[in-house]
Amino acid sequence: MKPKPKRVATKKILELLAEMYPDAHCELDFRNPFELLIATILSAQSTDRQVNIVTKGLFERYPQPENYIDLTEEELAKEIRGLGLYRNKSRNILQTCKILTSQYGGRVPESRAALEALPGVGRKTANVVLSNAFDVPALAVDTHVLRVSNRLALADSENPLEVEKQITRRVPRKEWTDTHHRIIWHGRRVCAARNPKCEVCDLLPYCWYGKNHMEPLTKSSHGK
DNA sequence: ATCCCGAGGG
DNA sequence: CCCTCTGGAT
Repeated sequence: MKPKPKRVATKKILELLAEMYPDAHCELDFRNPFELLIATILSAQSTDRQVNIVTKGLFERYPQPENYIDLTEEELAKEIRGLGLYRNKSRNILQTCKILTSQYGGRVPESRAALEALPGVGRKTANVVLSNAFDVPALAVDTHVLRVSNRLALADSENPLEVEKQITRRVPRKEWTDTHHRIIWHGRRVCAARNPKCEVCDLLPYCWYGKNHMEPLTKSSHGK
């Protein structure tokens, strides 16, 4: 027997998120689909802040896929050394740029299948590019969305694809992209992985995790 | 399941 | 010190 799904005030949570973060948007710096693709590949296990520092110089020197294909892995790695996983990312970006140049005329393809076939591009990165560069509704599930949606009980899974299905099932298609950004903003500003600021969170009355997280604190501070 | 992996924060 | 950051490939 599966446990009964928790009853969640989905609509209320989504309304509050929209009020709390009316200007939520992608915080990676980019000027075109190619730059967004590279920035998103670079963003794995790295802060957007650090990615923006690295891409500022990178895109100045190498604005197009054609500018990368003659670089060695070591040369590109040196450009992105300020980021974690830089060797994998260097190899993947070089391969991706070669494919973009040889198969797509230096353009970023707009189909999910073509994007996910690029080295270093999985479902999350494809969703980010589709939604932010091509206005295709998509809900990318990254570390923030995974954590926050589970805490709010908007989802109940540690599997990103499963979480994506659960959230998109609850949210109108036109709201997918904005919802993605609002959840990320909330994850960064309030619902942090380590020290979530439940005490100042407007979602606390509707948050499954927050209620169970705050209680031990209030008990111990009262309890002696 | 494991590897990759620097910078920033607590 | 340890944990986390818009993951993906093997």
